[in-house]
Amino acid sequence: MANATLNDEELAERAGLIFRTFGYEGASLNRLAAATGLEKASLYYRFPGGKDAILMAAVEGVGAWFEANVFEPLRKPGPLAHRVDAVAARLREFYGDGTKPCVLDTLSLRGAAPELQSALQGALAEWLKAFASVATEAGFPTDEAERRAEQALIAIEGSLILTRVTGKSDLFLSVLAELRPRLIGE
Amino acid sequence: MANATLNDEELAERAGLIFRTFGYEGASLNRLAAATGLEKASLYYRFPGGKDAILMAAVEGVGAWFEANVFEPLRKPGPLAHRVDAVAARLREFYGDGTKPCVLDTLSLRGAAPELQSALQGALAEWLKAFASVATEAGFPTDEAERRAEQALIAIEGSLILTRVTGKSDLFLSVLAELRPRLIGE
DNA sequence: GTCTATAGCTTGATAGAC
DNA sequence: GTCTATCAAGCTATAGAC
Repeated sequence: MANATLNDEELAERAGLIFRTFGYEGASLNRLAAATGLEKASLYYRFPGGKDAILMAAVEGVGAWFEANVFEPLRKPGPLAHRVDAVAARLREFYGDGTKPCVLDTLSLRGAAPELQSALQGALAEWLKAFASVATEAGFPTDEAERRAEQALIAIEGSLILTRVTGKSDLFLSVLAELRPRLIGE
Repeated sequence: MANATLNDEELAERAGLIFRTFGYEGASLNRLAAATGLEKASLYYRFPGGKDAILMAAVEGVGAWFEANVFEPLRKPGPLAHRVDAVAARLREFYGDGTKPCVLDTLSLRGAAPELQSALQGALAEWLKAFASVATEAGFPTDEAERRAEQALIAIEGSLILTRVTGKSDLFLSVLAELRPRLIGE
């Protein structure tokens, strides 16, 4: 990699990809060290709390990314359809066309700290709220808006799994393409 | 537990639940031993290939369960709607109302044998084909039938994730309740 | 056919040199 | 602030008693 030592943000981002890809138990310190270009002992210097601290930093990093690239853009003024399309494009990046798993999926398996579980729960709730707000703004009643938000998120998560198994991106990409009609009904 | 030594089928089934719950790297031999009531050395006697052999037996067991409880019932004669509803009921059991993860999800993370990946790929293809056949039988053209099969499976996998994170079963159960209209259009 | 005991390796984590 | 070297505990796997 040849990095002149990464800052905490970049560190957490690289670690996050390892956790997403291998899960909590599969994300060994050796893999984390290889992915960050630091030795294990250096990771402990940067994150004295060890593996769990790296994990929480990674999860917070993902949360910050979603706030900046999904939640905030969805709240901004401007044509609703444009906002949703722009967010779909950012999600496509985040998930690497469907090749990179979702934190909500990978890290919700048993084995990690219970502290993590509530963090994931909060992140999911926030995501659902952001999607539902968009549907509400599009004119749907509260119930229908929430239903649409749930269905949209279910489709994203489900298509990520099918894409991961088949190795073909088209299912995930077509779900993203249908995000706009799903949320705001065209 | 108090088992008078389990047969290979029961053994694979219990192991399968551990693999589904903890993932490949999280399914340690200690956990497998605890779940089966056998000591580690005994597991090696039953499955000389070790952990990977147990995994493959578990995956094959899941495959056999799906053949007997999903694919075959969907092919049987009788009212189409009844068949789909019956299968939805069996799926509800298999996934423990959404509390038990799907093999396609949990085991498709990196870390396991590449042999497994193609097994999962085949299982997914078979499942899609079974669902598409039902939609075709209901009168939908091939393209539409395949689309409906994909959307149904995406909804199942996605709702399992959301259910796992929130801890509430209702999303998964409502997806199952909508399986019939999704596949055969009411 | 199951057990106890243990080998050899990898894990998460620490000590101490630079 | 990063490194090498090392620890105890866990891992997969094997040997051998019964």
